[in-house]
Amino acid sequence: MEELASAPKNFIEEFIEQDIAEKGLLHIRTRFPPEPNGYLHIGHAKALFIDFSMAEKFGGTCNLRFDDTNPAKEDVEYVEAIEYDINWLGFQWDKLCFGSDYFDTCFDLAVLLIKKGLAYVDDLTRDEMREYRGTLTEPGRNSPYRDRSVGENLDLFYRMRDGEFEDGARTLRAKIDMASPNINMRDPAIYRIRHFTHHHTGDKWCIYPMYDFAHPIQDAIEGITHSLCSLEYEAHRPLYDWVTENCDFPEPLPRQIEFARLNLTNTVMSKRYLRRLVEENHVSGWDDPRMPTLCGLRRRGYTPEAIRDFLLRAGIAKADSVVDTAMLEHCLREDLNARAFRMNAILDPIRLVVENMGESEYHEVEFENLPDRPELGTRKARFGRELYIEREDFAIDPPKKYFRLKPEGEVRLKGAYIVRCTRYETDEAGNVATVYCTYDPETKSGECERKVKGTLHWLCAKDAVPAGFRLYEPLLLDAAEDDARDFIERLNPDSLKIARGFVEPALAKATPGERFQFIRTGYFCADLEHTQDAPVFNRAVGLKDSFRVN
RNA sequence: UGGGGUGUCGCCAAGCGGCUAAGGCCCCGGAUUUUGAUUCCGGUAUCCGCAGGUUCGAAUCCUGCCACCCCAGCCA
Repeated sequence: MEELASAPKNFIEEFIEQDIAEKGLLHIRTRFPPEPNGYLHIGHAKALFIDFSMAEKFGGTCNLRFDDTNPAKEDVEYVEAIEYDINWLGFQWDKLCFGSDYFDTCFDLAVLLIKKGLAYVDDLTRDEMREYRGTLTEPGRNSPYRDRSVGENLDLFYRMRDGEFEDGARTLRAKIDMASPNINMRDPAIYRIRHFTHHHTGDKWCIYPMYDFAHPIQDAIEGITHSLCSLEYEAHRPLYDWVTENCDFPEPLPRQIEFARLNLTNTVMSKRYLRRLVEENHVSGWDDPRMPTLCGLRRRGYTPEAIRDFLLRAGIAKADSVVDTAMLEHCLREDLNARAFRMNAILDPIRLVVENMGESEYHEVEFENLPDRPELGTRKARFGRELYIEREDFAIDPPKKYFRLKPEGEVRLKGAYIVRCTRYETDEAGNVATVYCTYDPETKSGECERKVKGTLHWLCAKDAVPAGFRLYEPLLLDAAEDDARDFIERLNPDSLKIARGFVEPALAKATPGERFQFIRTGYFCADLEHTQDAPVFNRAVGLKDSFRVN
């Protein structure tokens, strides 16, 4: 990642450098451990960006490990999608692993802890266990089953494994300290009974290790040197260390380092909320272009490069933060500005008739595909009597500093001629239907010294292809500081607008996923549903626009 | 009220006792422009949660306080 070299050093890099110096680490190994229970979103992208780029930065490797210790919540459905998204972002994992690959070792280590007198089988019910745990300010009490003999614990644990007990009947708990000020250390459950078919191990097991027990073991087995995760696991670090130490893993033990997760303005980032949006049909699916999921951003038109650049700029730190979506948009514009072909599309058309041209008179004009890179060629188009221009580019009664077309006014039609508005017609409703103008043959593009203030994009009616456009606004409206409403109440009713207009002929043949800049209207991406018969374009992001009507 | 964290410009974020507190986003000027885009110049914290203290000197060290986040799943 040469992109990381230019960034200032973050605290994780400093820790890793320190560990390399102090522990003599030869190979840095990280892991990205998603639970396969949903689609990846840009918050996950931050996590995996950190995991992969830290490894790469130090010449190490990063494993992809599906954290599948809870069969009730997970599904293979998501495994492939997650792999796809990671590759799409441009990262390659070293080993592909499943937490469930280590169930045998987890079991053996649980037995080891029992033998060491560091784990016991508890018969307390869920409610009793909560009661015994104490509260934030009061210490917990020991379970009456805490002092069972090693033999009895072993016998019970084997029988748990063999399916003798119902779900919830017993748990295996680490014997640590019920009076610990850190609640996570008050004899946490490390194994629970769950008669459930696992998507990876089938019916081999009916007991499954808890995250707090399984994760450090998985890390240690894979030789992970740095286990990077988000802030909420900070209080679990003592338990993480307790497990690796008491399970007798050799040095160097993996080190857990926590960072703040990503939040973006005007959207939600938790799987729970995103799932609601999908299930309650507020969006069309996980890949709705308004979603912060990677599949959604992809469909919207985001490039992996823009997302990585954004993550780099947003930085890595421990302070809770909400990054302005404007930063994400900026990164996309910057990327697409450098490579998206400039094309013509009219989102909301009105007719423009060039009165001093004949019905079948056409002039050939030329457009650059990408002005800064002439080597990428040009396209030809026809300029004729009947054209389309953008409805908002004509005003009967223009505001101050309106550079567009107005009665008696002049503008250049980009790539063609300067035209002067002569008159206009409205329909019954009073809306402008047709604008009339005359063109000045002496002002052909590239052969004319005369300047006018405004330049409009246009399409030749004869050649224009009907197309649909999806224009997006933020999914959520801003919340007031004391806004206690459910986030659904803050959904932006105008987050999606459909427009029907025209595009130039070449765009009908665009392939879904292809991105363009539509001159003066923004960056667009041919949608999944785009076909030659029904071209559909999603606006990824608009152009910056300093024109404002006051 | 227990434990663990965090507080530097509207939003991110550098800064690790010593030049006038990086940079990016946003915003505002101005130049160039056949995209009101791009590009290009220029501007925007005498101040670092607050209050004391140490020091020749502190955002950086110490003390106290305040605010916010996380933890009481047999979720991850």
